[in-house]
Amino acid sequence: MLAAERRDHLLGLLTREGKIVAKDVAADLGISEDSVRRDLRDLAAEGLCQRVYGGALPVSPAVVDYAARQAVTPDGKRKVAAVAAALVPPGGAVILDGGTTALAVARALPRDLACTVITHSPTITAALIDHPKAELYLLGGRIFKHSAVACGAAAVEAAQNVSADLCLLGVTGVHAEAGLTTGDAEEAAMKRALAARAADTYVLASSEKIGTASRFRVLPWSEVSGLITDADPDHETVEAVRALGVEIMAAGG
Amino acid sequence: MLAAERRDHLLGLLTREGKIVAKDVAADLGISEDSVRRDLRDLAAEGLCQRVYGGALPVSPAVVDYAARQAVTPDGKRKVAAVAAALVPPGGAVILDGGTTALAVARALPRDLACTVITHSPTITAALIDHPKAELYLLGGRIFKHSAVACGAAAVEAAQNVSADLCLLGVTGVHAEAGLTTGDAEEAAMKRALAARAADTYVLASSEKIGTASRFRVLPWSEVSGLITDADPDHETVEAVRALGVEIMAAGG
DNA sequence: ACGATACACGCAGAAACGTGCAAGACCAGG
DNA sequence: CCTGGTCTTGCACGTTTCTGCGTGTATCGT
Repeated sequence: MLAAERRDHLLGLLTREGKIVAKDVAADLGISEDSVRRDLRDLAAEGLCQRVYGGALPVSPAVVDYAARQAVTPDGKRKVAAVAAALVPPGGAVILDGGTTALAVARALPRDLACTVITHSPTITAALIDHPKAELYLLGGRIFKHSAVACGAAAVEAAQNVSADLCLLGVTGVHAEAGLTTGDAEEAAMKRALAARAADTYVLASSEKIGTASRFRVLPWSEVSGLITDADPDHETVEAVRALGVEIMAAGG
Repeated sequence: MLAAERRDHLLGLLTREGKIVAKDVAADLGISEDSVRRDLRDLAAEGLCQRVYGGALPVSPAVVDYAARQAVTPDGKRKVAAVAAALVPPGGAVILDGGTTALAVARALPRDLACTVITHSPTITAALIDHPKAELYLLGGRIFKHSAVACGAAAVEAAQNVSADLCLLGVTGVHAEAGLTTGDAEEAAMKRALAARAADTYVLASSEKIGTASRFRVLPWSEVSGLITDADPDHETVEAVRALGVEIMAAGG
């Protein structure tokens, strides 16, 4: 049995039965209680369960099913997403970019959070259809298949008609000198248009993006309020970006 | 065994069993674990699987049950969808409504068919992202959650900027006197706007819709070119509709 | 307060990992 | 048919990660 699989199993148990007894699970799976405890400790550290004496409980009854769903997204992205989701104020409006990290943010939005999500990603829209309180606004246009988002003139134009408190932007490269970059010019323009419609722009960058640059510039650092990353806060690039006046939000790297 | 073949095998395993254990696969195929790991690394780099210690997991649980979900598409809808998909001419543009039947149409589009699909449904867009040759155009707007499509003024306005050869419309009720109906006024207006932008409008109606009517009128029969249904061609309503000059396309009921 | 249970920590063996390297397969051009 | 180049594959190596056990500590129920 794979370690990751075991973690999923634990989250599954949590949603189905509402609790986990370390001893029982260890006996069921034929592994040591230590392993179960270790897993539970990790999950608790990520906010996916609440550790109690003898086992674990769901962190809150409402979040159980989304926790299970997001269990498969890579660790780094999930951590970044959790921090980003916490930035969305109740009743506020957030512009959410496309990409897997942004998708993780969508999944990390608390089920009891009433907010408006504006996005050009059909994938993210689909993921939030089930969200009980989120109001969704989809920016249409020609779909750029590589990243599964709406791009082009029509999409940029649609973006001009919205405003938000916050823009959460995913990028391909995060580099001190090059700024934020991505691999497609249309996409870069779209991201720029989105960022321009929000009071604050925060960048989602799991650690593998740090220190890399792609062909097309999205934004200079002056336009960015903060960087959310699970990379080491002492990383050269992170330090440099901080020196440029960008708030660094560490996601427990 | 060819490398590409091996990759397919891995992806197959992933969807069938939901996980891959590198060691087991290596033993099964009689190759080294290194090769398996290399393949998994490549697949992960392409976003086709998620690498975990000991093997790999599907990128998202949704991928696993995708096949299962598709299998549960009721027979009727699938037949209707197949007939509808065959109406899309190579190189042509089709406006695709939202709803489960339309989703089935999207899935039924041949992979080698180059066409433009215009839709206000993020779900359908997401389903067609993988389609190798389909050009996608998404109509944005406020998302009406009940049916997961963009509705409202912005969406209708966006629809004014497109034209297509064909509009495939899903409805809730198909009735000889009441015409085509659905349960929400905004949605009805949106469907009307879509139908107005296409040269021909065909209605997708699996048999359970025939003879029923909902609260809001979408279109009168005069605006409809054809009705695609798996219902009995001798059904009273079908006969009546045919008498109104609407082409009936039987989907092998 | 006390025994029982659960816990965290450290350790060591085992398993899985990435990388560099060399042998072989494959392909294209002469 | 040969030759040079590229790509793939398996192996060896050092490294990282996981797992189970022992130990001592904290927490629970009585």
